[in-house]
Amino acid sequence: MEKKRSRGRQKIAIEKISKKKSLQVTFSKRRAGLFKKARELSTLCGAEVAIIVESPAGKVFSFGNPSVDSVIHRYETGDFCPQEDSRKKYLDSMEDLEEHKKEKAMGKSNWWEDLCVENLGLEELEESMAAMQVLRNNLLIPNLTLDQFGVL
Amino acid sequence: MEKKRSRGRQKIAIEKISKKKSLQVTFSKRRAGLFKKARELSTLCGAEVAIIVESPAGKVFSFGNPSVDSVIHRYETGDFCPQEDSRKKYLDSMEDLEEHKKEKAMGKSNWWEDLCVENLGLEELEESMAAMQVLRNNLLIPNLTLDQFGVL
DNA sequence: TGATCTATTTATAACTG
DNA sequence: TCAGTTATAAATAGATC
Repeated sequence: MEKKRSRGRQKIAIEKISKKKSLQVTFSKRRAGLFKKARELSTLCGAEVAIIVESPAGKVFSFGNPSVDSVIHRYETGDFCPQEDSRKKYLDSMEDLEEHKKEKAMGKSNWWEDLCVENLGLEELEESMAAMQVLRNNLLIPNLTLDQFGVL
Repeated sequence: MEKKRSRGRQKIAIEKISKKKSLQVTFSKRRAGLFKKARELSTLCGAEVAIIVESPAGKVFSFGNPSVDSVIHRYETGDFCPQEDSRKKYLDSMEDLEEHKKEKAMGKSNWWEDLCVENLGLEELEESMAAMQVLRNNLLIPNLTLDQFGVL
C-alpha cells in the first residue's frame, strides 16, 4: 500500500482568498470552469449566454454565444431592463452612417479613429472586419473569423 | 443489499436536448449552477462578473457583481487595464503606423495591403498587431492577444 | 509559468412525491 | 411545476513536475 500522493481537493470557505498566488490560480481555473459551464448551457438548451469577467488585476475576459454584444443588445433593448434608451441611440447611429461615409470618401486619413460601435452600422463593422482580415492574411495568421471576436 | 433506488447522475452528451421537459429542467438547474459559480468566483477572487442568459423561450436572466450594468459599462467603454499603460502603447504604435502608411501610401489608399511578413520585422509585426488591437478596442471587443491567432 | 495528477468536494441526471 | 433523493459524473484544491 503506497502512501497517498495527495490529499485531493480540499474544502474551502467561499470568501476572498488571501494568498495572492493561489488566488490567481483559482481565478484562472474557475474562470475556465465558468465559461465551460456557460458553453454547455448554451449548447444543451439552445440558450443565449454572455459573460464578462474582470479580474482583480483589471483584465477583462468574455464569453458569448452567439456573441456578447448581441446578448447585451437584447438585454438593453428588451423590456426586461429599459434603464437606458439604447434603441434610440442605435437608430441615431444608423442615421449618422451616411455622414460618416461622406467623411470617409473625402479621404480622411486616420479613418479608424472614428470606428466605434456607437457610430457604426453592421455594414461598416463588416468593412472594418474585412480590413482586419487583410491584415491577418498579410501577416499569415490563419483562421480569423468574425465569430471569434464575438461580433456576430 | 437493497435494490438501488436510482441510477444516479448519468453521463449525457453536450448537444441540444431533444425532450422539451428535461430541457426545461436542465436549463433551470444549470442556470442556477452557473450563477452560483459566478458568485463564488467573484467572492473568492474579488472579480467583477456579469452574466446574461436568455432561455430558448426568450426569458432573460441576469447575474452581476457588483452589478450587470457596471460591468457592461466597463466592457463597452474599454475602460479596463487601468493600472497598465498598454492602451497608450497601442495608441502610440498606431501613430507610428500612420507614419508607415504615409511613407508607403503613394496614392494607394489600402496601405495595409503592403503589409507582409516577408518585409516586416518582428517590431513591425508587433506594430501591426497593435493596430489590430486598436481596431479591436474601437470595436469594443476585449482580449485580443497574439497567441489567440496562433502566432506565438 | 503552465500542465498534469490525485483525492476529494461539488454539481447534477434521473427519479419520486 | 417545484422540492427532495440518490448515485454518479464533473470540477477543482493542493501538490508536483
